[in-house]
Amino acid sequence: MPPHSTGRGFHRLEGRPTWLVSRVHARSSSLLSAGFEAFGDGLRSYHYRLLAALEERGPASQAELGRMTGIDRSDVTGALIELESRGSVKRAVDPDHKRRKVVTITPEGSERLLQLDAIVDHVQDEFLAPLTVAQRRQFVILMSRLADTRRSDET
Amino acid sequence: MPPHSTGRGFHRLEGRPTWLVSRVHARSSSLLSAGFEAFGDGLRSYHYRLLAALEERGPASQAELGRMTGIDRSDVTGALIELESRGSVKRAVDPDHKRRKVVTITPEGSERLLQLDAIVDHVQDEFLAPLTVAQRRQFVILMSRLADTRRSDET
DNA sequence: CTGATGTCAGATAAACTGAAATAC
DNA sequence: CGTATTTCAGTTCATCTGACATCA
Repeated sequence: MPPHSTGRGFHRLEGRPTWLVSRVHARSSSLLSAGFEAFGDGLRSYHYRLLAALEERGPASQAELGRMTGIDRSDVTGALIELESRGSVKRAVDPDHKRRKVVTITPEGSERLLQLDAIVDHVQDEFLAPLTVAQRRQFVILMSRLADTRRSDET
Repeated sequence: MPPHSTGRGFHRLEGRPTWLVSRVHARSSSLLSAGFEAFGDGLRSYHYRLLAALEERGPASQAELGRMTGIDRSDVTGALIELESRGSVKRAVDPDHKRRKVVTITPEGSERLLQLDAIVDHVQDEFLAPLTVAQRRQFVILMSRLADTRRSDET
């Protein structure tokens, strides 16, 4: 079996990384959306990601937030408007660059984030339940490596 | 730090399994759909999964195919109609249970599957490139464990 | 002018929901 | 009748595209 290729030593579906990724993602995101649905008060993963980025990295423009969270800038707008209407963030025109808006998390937003953190923590425990502690560490290492890869070489 | 919980010893986004899963899935499925787009002749992952299940497990009803592949019955129908119109599968009423249709892969379908296999293999190599061979094995083990878990305990 | 930004309107793929028709 | 299968119509969520006005 050539070492550079995946070969066909296993079933096309069960053993296939792409299939596995999509199955695992399905489980993860169904757990996650069930959690948000039940306790998220109408908020979903976009809102969580944005609040998390704001809390950890401080105020940022909407375009920056999009880059940090992997959310398209057109979608960032809508999610932030929703968050602003709940008082979780403030948006203000940057006095230095009037074309850009600086988004800040409010105390209410930080509190809401803690609530969402609890949801995500709980979901995560459920999600990782099949793995041992050592395996969970391995999992994070492997997935980080797979996630970080740049896709810059496509002409 | 409580051993049963994930705690908050890392960033909310980067180190989080659910976030990692969604990032990795995004990369995997964008590679995959780029591959299908370029060489898949209009077919996509649904078609691949169905053909793969048929080739490996033999003829099956549409409902069975749905269960094997994780595709909803209502979506199975459409994808099979597409495959039938290309001559990749045949659908015939089961003489024993007339309400059900038995789906069979045709020689043309097997050939098409090989072509799609090549796409998936190539995408997979690209996807797994950041990992060593040992890590790839670990990856499949961990992901299989996470994918297999039943979600039966939700009342 | 170029280029980054925020916004809107719409498209897409994957998955799911609900209901009907069929037939066991 | 109840249940499983196939089918259709429509919906949701996350993502992405294209266009446009603003303004450094």
